[in-house]
Amino acid sequence: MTQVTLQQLAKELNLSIATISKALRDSHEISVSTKKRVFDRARELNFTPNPYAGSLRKKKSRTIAVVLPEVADNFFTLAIKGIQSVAEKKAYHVLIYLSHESYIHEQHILQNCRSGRVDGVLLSISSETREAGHVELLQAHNIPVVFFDRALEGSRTAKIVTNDVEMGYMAARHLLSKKCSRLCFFSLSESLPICKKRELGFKNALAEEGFPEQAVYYCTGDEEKDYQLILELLSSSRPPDGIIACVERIAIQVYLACQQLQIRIPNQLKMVAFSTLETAPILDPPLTTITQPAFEIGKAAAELLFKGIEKTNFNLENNTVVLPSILIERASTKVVSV
Amino acid sequence: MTQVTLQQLAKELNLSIATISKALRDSHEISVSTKKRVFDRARELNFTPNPYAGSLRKKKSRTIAVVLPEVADNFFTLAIKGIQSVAEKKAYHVLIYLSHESYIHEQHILQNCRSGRVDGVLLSISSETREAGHVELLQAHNIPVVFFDRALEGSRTAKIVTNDVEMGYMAARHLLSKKCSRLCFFSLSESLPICKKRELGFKNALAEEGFPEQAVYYCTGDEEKDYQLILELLSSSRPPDGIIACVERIAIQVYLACQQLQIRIPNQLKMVAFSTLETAPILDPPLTTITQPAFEIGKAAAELLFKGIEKTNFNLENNTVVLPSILIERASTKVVSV
DNA sequence: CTTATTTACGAAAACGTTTTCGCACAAGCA
DNA sequence: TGCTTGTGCGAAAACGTTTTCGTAAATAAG
Repeated sequence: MTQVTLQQLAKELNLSIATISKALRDSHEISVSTKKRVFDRARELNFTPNPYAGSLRKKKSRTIAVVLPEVADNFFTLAIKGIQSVAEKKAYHVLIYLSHESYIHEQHILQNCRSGRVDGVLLSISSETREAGHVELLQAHNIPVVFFDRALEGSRTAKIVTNDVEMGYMAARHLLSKKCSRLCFFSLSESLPICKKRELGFKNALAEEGFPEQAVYYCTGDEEKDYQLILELLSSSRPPDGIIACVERIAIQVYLACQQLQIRIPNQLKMVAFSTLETAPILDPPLTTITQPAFEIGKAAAELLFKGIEKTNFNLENNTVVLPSILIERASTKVVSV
Repeated sequence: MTQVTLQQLAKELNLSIATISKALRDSHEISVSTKKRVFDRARELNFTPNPYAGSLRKKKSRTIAVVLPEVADNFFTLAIKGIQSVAEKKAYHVLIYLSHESYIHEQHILQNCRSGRVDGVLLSISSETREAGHVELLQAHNIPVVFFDRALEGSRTAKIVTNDVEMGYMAARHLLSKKCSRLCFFSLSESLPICKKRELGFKNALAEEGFPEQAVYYCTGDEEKDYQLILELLSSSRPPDGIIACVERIAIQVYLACQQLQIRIPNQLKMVAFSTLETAPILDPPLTTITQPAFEIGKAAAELLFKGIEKTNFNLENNTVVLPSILIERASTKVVSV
């Protein structure tokens, strides 16, 4: 059995292709009786219209692309879920692309998106991305782009982000309020806006309290090296007593390092992590987290993108939405009486 | 700026559309000099061929669909990563669809896949799925299907699975060797093959040792109800002293319930879970897991699917690959001296 | 009974490719 | 010179839709 087409239906029913097409779309031009004939036969033959033929003609693909640096990450999977929830309602299809934290990869992916394959793009940039050229080219092709979470600064389109500066500040103040005096911020990238912002909040809090030294460490992306870096720091002569992990992955590595070095949390070291880990409450010890509204960020981004796709006069620029994160205090930052 | 087409290139260069097309595909029919002219101009104009026009003509979409019940799950995200790793090499595009554990949803998704939108489908069935009608229809349309992890029994196509019966057996034996005497198996579904198999292994182990009672509980899918079910069981007069969690989600819920009920693991209750949780080693206590080769399963499934797509004479049937899981022993099943 | 209007349908162009075939011209061979 | 072979390109069909426009018959309006 091969694909059944309008042509075949037309031949079978002694009607023209145009009539079949219109009948299936329930056009008023076609009489009720013929519509019924067509519907019935189409159902019998399990007719499923070729989407690409339609896309070609209508210049609409009913497909969006989601471009993200990594999929094995709780934040991104929740965001995908949020995106899917609205794509399903709109009957859109979702292509997933991974940049693997590489700018080159990201460029190629966006380049491909310019072909008419997708009607819009949801983008969370790689940690290497510093320029907006590739997204501007996309926009020049009239393909709307919405950033989610990891947005590019100075790019003229919508962004759905969370209150990173504020939460970086809160994380630091939280640790300070728990009597930490040697804070350390573990970042992913020097350039990535979300990291920079969280770091900025961290620094602001320290500056307020007159702390001169601001220990910020940047991970390399290489899991093994990052782990070594953490081990070295924690076993140095003057280790931190409070750590902020900018992303989930780092939090897990710090926990593992503490396990290996037999450093007790929260006694010797307190920790708060930017993370949506669902296992945070059952870790040893339960981890204080800055939890982002991941699902909602994905959902809001998709909703905005569809507005941009459906209403041609809708201007995505200046549509920055900030969905607040929350600090959930758990045992990893508990004050322990000595 | 709008989409640039072969037509425009042809006009600019005073060549025919056919020549442009062939030149870009580096055909031997075209002279080296013209090819260069075409290449250069195409690059200048940032020509990106419309994929749907090509798909329509060639009846190939270079796109596959991945259909899975849930995305917020470590196993599935790792599997997606494995799938992507081979799709990227083959320059294929990946559409993601979620069935939300619903058979109806799954049916609609597969129905849509028959339209020519995709060249092949990777499927991990919903917990409600019991019949293969929808996948047979797909195959009848010459669209190859490969199951991964959650395969449908009696379906005539390739499956990439893990050794579920064996690991169910090992999980039970492991708990028995740790002096547990009241085992309990928490399953997701009575019909889902992977659950049935794990359960079978569990029962086999118990039968071997002459245990008459075989406590198996089925979760409803409703998180809240499941949690209540677990709470009731654990606070009953005769609670289990060893639990096997068939899926990751249940394991987390049991940990949370134990936290609430102040049940100490492994002292009062030991536990092993089928899971690829990367936080398993830092849970309280570290969780003994049956860890599936999630990435490899996704990768192998994709590789097999591409064989089915590319070689028309390749028969996917009877291509069942079993990638073994491993039991990683951690503190949640440690024997504690009283 | 003529003239407008409506109803129900078909012809054909269009979307942007790929591919088959044909053709003109040049080059090689006897 | 006549014949074959090869080279480089173009015309046109095809993929399966959607949509515009035209038109014949039926109905309504005058």
